[in-house]
Amino acid sequence: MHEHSLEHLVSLVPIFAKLDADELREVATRVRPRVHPRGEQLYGAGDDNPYLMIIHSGWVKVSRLTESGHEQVIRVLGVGDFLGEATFMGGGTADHYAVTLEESEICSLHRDDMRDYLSRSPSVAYKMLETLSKRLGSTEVQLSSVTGEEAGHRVASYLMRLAQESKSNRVTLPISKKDVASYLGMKPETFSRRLARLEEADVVRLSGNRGIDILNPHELSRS
Amino acid sequence: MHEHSLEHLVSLVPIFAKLDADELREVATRVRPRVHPRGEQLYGAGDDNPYLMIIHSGWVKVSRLTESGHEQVIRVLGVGDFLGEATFMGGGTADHYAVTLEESEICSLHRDDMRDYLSRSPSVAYKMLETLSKRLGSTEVQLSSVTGEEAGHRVASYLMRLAQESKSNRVTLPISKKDVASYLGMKPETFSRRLARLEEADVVRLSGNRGIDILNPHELSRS
DNA sequence: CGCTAGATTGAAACGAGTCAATTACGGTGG
DNA sequence: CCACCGTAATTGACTCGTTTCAATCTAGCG
Repeated sequence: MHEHSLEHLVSLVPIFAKLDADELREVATRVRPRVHPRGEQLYGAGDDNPYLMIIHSGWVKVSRLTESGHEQVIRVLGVGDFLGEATFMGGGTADHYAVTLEESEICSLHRDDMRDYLSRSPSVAYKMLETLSKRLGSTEVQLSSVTGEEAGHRVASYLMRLAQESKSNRVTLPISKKDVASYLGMKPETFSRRLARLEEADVVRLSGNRGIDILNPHELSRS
Repeated sequence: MHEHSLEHLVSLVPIFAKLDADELREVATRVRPRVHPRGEQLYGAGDDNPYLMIIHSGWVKVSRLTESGHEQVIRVLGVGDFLGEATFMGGGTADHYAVTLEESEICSLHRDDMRDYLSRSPSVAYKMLETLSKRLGSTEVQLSSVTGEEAGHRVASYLMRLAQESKSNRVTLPISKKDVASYLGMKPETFSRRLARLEEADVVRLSGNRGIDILNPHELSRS
């Protein structure tokens, strides 16, 4: 790994996007890139993970265990996203799990270094604020959706969001149906039944385990 | 309102706590303090609220309307908390409602000024990051609790949290039971029934509309 | 002191969860 | 490259908790 390519990688990370050349170079020297195999747990509840992790490729699933022991998927992070910020912002140990969904290249930055950049470079802090604010907003939407809408509606909204993001009527679930179900706050059986009902009504067609064709977007939006 | 008292007020706000005397003075000149009567809507969904609002006294309820039109209480903010950050971090208009629960003194700071402090004073950005990170964490806990635990358990957890915060077995609901129910992701009827069941089992005693005595904390924690 | 929104209680309906039994993938190793 | 294995997905029947609807009752603010 050469300095140059590392700097380039760092410059692609949203929270470091506004740094000047000198700053980029410095961040690059502190960063430890690593390739993690599919299914590796980056950290878990109770761990004292001292790193801010930045995803350069791949996907990471963030989940949490409820008191009664059920897994709740919180979000899926992709290229450019970071994780692990809670541990050094709030102190203490992690209260959630982070697992790679496929082979992923991830850069780790020690919390001491990160604190340093945060106090010296306002743009980094500002970008992080933007991201956390956005995450908070979407988690709040998620919360009110889970309590206020019934399962069928949550499934429909989710599919429409996927379609919008991919700008296509053919969508691919980013995670297993079991995990999507958890993310949407329902059991896998319920998710499966809702999809089956939509397919029965010719609103969607399931292709393979992850693919879904949206045949009738208008009807889907009325669910 | 004299400069001095305003500066003092500002120095009490967590996110400005680390500013030096000069900076405090400057923030104080930009801040507009105002007393809001009980029940006033500070802003609502669709509003372009250009201010970061900081609570000096009183309580503010933050809620959201689900697509199907039900109110979902997101959180209650008290002295030292701020609100309105989403509008200038993410841009666009608010997607939630903020209403005072009682007469409250609130300082407003224009988003342009706030951006200015954020880019010049890393400690302010850092404090905000800490707060947002904490909020995100508790919203995530809330989310997994709503999907993973049954209503009785959520009620018990909530009462124990209140007791812990007040360091006492006599707690007072910060909001109406209807709003607590919404916050806990259930209907008012369900909340009422769960409380009645706890009272029936001599675990708590209800006194008035807002007061609850916890008679048997141990049994409560086993719910 | 009266009005109105909030709170309580009952009965009934329904949606989602649970349990259980197959079936279908997908990743691994031969 | 294919067969195998384990996990994920599907489907059915049943249970149960929460919601819904409705009828009071109550407390607090004006």
